[in-house]
Parts: sequence; C-alpha cells; structure tokens
Amino acid sequence: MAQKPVIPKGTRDFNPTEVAKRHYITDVIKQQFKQFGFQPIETPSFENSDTLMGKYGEEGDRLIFKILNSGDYLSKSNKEALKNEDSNLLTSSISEKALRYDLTVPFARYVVQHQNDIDFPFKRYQIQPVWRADRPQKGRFREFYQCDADVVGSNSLWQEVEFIQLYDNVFSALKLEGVTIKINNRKILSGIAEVIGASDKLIDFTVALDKLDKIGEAKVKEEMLSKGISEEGISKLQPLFTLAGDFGAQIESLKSILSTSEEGLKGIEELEFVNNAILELGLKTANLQLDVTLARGLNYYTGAIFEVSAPKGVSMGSIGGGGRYDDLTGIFGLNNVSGIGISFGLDRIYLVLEELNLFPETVLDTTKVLFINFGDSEALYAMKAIKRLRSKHINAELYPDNAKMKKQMNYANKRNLPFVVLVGEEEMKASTYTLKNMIEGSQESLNLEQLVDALK
RNA sequence: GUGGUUGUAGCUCAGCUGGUUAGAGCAUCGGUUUGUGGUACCGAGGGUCGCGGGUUCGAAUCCCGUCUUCCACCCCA
Repeated sequence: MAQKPVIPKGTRDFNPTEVAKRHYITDVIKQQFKQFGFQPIETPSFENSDTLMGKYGEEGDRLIFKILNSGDYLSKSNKEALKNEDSNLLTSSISEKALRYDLTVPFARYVVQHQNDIDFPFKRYQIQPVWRADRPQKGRFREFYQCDADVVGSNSLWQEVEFIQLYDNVFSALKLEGVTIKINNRKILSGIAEVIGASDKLIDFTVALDKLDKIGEAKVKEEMLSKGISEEGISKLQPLFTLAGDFGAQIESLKSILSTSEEGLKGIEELEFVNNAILELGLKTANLQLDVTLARGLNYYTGAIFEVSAPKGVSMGSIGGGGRYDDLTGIFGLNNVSGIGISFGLDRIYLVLEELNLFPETVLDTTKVLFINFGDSEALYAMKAIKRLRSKHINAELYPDNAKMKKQMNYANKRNLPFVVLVGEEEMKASTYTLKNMIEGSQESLNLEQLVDALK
C-alpha cells in the first residue's frame, strides 16, 4: 500500500460544513467592515524577507517561515556562516523570501509602496491566511486566517472609538454576546516604566506585567526582579496590582501613580476620551474594560492596545487584538502616517462559536432536490426539469449513474437532501414528476410548474 | 526552541506482565426476489500494528531514534 498522505503539522483541511461555517463568520465580518467604510485589499502570501524580518522582535523572526532560494542556493551561501554552523547568518544568504507572518506589516508595505495612489485616511480590510512556525496547540495553528481592518493617515481618537464599536457590532452580529474588549495604552505602560525607573526595560517589564492574571502577583514580581528591575521600582507598582473598580475609578488611581510622567498622563487622557465617547454611545453586547496589564504587539504599538477575550466560561485566549501604531510605515521610509487597526482571529472565533453552539442551522446551503436516475431517456427528461429549477435558483442535481434505487436514495439520505424526484416510464408518459419529501417520507405526483412551486 | 503526551483497519478504539493465521463498533461494498432511503438480519473486502534501528528463539507489546497528535512553557490570533 502506498504511504498514507498527511498534511503538515499545524495545518488543516476543511470539509464542506466547516467551509460553510467559516464563510458564515467572514461574511458577517465583511458586512460590518463595509458598513464602517472599509475596502478590501489583498497582498501576496510571501514577501521579501527584509520586509518582514526584524519587525516582530527576535521571537517573531524565529517564527517566520523562510522560503529557500531556488537553484543552487548553496553556491551563493555565506560560507563562513555555513562552516560555523551559524543558522541566523546562513539564513539570510540562502533565503530571501518568507511567508507573511501577519497582515499588518504587509499592509504598511502596501501603503508605502502605493502612497501616491491612496487617498488618506485609507481604510482597508484584508482577510487572508498567515503563517507562523509555531508549535501548534489549542486554537493555534501554523496556517491560520486573520481578518484585519486598519486605518492609516489619521491621528484622531475617533478611530479608537470606531474600532471598539466595530468589535461590538461584529460579535453582536455573530450572537457571541458578552465578549470583553480590553483596552490599554502604550503611553501608560511607558509612563509606568518611567516612574519606576525602568524605561530601558519596557518590554521585559510589560511582558511580565502581562502575565499577572495567569501567574499571579508574586511570580510577576519575581520575573521583573530577574529581568533587572529594582526592588524599589517594583514596590512603586503596588497600587497597580490592587487596581480595582470601574473604568473611571481605575483612571483616577492611574492619575496619581503617573502624576510625574508626562507621557503617562497623555495616555490617560486618551483613554478617558475613548471611554467617555463609548459611555455616551453605548455598546450592544460587548464590555469595555481597562486592563493596564494588557501588553501586546509592543514592537510597533504606540497608543491604544486592544484585545478581545471570549465570554466568561469559554476556554479560549484572545479572539481579536489590535492597536495604534504611529510609525509603522516609518520603517519603510514613510513618516508621520499614523495607523490603527484590529484583527479578528477567525479560527478561534470558529472554535468559540462551535463550543457555544452559535452557528445557525442553515449555514450549509446544499442541494435541495436530487433526481433519481433510471436510465438515459429518463435522465434527459429529468435534466429538462433540473434546468428549469436551476433557472429559478433552486439547487437541483441528477444522480449521475443508473445505480440501484437503494443506493441513490441512500446517497440523498446521507447528504441530508430534503427532496428527491423520481421519474420513470410512467411519469414520462404522464408528463409528471414524483416528488418525495425525505424527511416526512411522503410523496406526490406533480407537473413541472407544480414541481417548481413546491420547491421554491 | 523547552518539557510532557499520543500514534493499532477509512473513523473511534480493544489487545493482561513479549508467544500460534491482530480484534470490535461504525463506515464501505454485496445480499435478504428486479421503481423507494433512514431500522433489522446475513456476508465480504480492508491493517508490513506511524516510520527506522535494537534486544530476543520470538515484539503491536521492551529499549533508542525520528515523525505525528494533543497539552503546557516561550510567544501569540
């Protein structure tokens, strides 16, 4: 026997039902994107390595799939690196392309490359697969889809407000109620780091802080200490660990903690603006929550940071994230273009909807009626009716082979087709069709027009 | 990248501390009188026991490696 074929680690096949469900999610998202004025673009699945490398930090570089150069790549390789077994150095000499790691950096590249053709502010959405050479686990794959919406060319905080509403609209439309939209601000994180005298250790500091709800206060402090943050600094953080109350109350506490940091106060001001607007406008089903421990995408976020977590009781990490990046296009030479965007984790949203049984019954739009095949002359007669039904937008098909009745019926049954039509000699003579309801088991004899009406 | 876990017919799994031709359910195909499915009964096909080494008279069963699955860490959607 031939070797059993398998798909690569962390990838998946999607069967018809799964595709239908995925389309259901993306259709809802697209509809909302359009309502908010976003337009779709697409970019290549792979980019030049230097477009991607170094944009996601060291960890990111490790997780980028590199594409081996074509041809005799070894002859052009860095011999020194090869000899010293220096993988990092060797990589750049044998690979100059890489699969995209997210949609944000390619978008930045797109904006810079097409800056003269774009009308700013530019609002685009993009739904395409991305790849990460990560170890798969629950809700984590090596190939997965991101659904991103971004705006570039506007500093306005109204964008933050818009994106929160967009999240709310999408999840409400998906009937996924009670999601929590967490918001934070990079400026606040910087401010705190400044206050505790760890400005140079911002990333280490925030990565540790981010783990608070997972590993607890003690371990967070431990990690900060090990990263070289002083005892004294950490003690200044104490109010942070006990931050409580609603959005407004937390803001007030932060004001006193950050009173000496100009940047921190600026961050507070921004958060207040956004929160006040949302309070005034209201949200359908989502909750907005300030979370100062939220620290994602720090390699490029400069203002707001978003993360959406599934409703309580669902074992899934974040199902969306985003933030503001004031200078993402700067790395490609276009300065002073502020951007902000959010991302939906399609695969994770799928798992959550599945867990909560929130997919509509009707996602699978299958054939409505199957014509049983009794032979070529009967099939031709059936085909005429099928042609007519299709012209009325009724999904209809003929069983292709003159197989045994039982087999054909079984096929209809397995596929959950609601109707079957039988046309044999008798029906042909009488110009009728026997329509069988597969759920009730009843059947009736109809002429063509009646058949069309019955199946509409 | 680190640690653990898993891998037996298409699918879900059984197979005690190594011993004759590796089992079940579901699925598939055929049959229970030739135009009526979902139920029942009968029968059939299908596995070099993930792959490669090793120990042994003998391994699905023990050891090593490797790949895969899932979980945790790192990180992240």
